[in-house]
Amino acid sequence: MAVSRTERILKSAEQQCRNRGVRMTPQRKQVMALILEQDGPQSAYQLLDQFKARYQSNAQPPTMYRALDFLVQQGLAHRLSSTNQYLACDHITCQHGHRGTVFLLCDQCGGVQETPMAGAAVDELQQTLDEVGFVIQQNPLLEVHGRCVDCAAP
Amino acid sequence: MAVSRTERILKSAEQQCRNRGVRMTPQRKQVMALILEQDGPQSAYQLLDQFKARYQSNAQPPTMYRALDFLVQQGLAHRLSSTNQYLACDHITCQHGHRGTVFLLCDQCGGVQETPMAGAAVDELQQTLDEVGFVIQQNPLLEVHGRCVDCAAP
DNA sequence: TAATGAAATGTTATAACATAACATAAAAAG
DNA sequence: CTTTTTATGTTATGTTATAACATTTCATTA
Repeated sequence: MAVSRTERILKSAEQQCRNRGVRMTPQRKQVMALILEQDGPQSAYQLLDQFKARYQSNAQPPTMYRALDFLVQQGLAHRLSSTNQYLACDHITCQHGHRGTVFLLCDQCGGVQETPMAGAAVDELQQTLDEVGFVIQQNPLLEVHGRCVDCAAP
Repeated sequence: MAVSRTERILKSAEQQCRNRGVRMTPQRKQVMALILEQDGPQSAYQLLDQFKARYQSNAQPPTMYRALDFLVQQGLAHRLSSTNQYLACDHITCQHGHRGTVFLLCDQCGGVQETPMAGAAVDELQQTLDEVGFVIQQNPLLEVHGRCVDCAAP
């Protein structure tokens, strides 16, 4: 293919940022490129090591955390709080805005599968929130631990 | 009341452990008592400080983490991975086994509300898991951040 | 286009969270 | 009782994350 997946998604991400009036700086773009090319979720320090090797050898932790925070805020990346890891959003380029996300985290191989939260589940949750008057700031993200189909099999 | 809430729940927790053939040691019981008396979720180090003040002045981090891990494993406590905090399970004494739990975490006051995940949501999730062959190890726990009704109001 | 203010980045230091590894003690099983 | 397992004590260190302040870059507008 003429245009790589990374390049294509980066373009889309840049466009989204432009539309929202936020800045996709070169550094943020580099970090975005980095997480797009990962096989699975990575810790901030793993990403920092790669960032240093590839872009900026003297980079420090705040650099990585700032970029990751930005990307998470913009919905371009996710943070898995149960494992302290980051990964690119798998649905950046699809248009239907997911109102909730489920991550299936395999504790054996470390793999992750991202699926949209089913509609009724989100509706039920919203109803619960309404009942108690709780106002959410971000779409809910459910982290489910277990074994993926390959690792669960004998 | 003659018997405090803490004592009552502690008894119930001991019984549950006995039934499962696991040991509710004095130390674990002390930690359980501690988290039962907290107003909101606490970090392991906050609990350790209280534990040292109250039970054992020379206790070290592994002591607290081991006890907390045990309590979480037994379903007597929960770990909020998005905030690195622990709290007693709010439904220890009710019999209907919850298949999923939702925590509403107020980012302003730090308060937490624990509610059972609605049935349809759990069913939907299970269906997703079945479709991809994912096998879970523990009941799902959803951490939703936002503002509670008091903090959201003007 | 120079001055200004806001946003981002650089840099140092340290705080906060968590566990490895090994020694000792207590309890259960044989 | 003696062996094995489980729990606890203890030291050290690994891992994750952010505070605080300096500097630079960018956008705005005087």
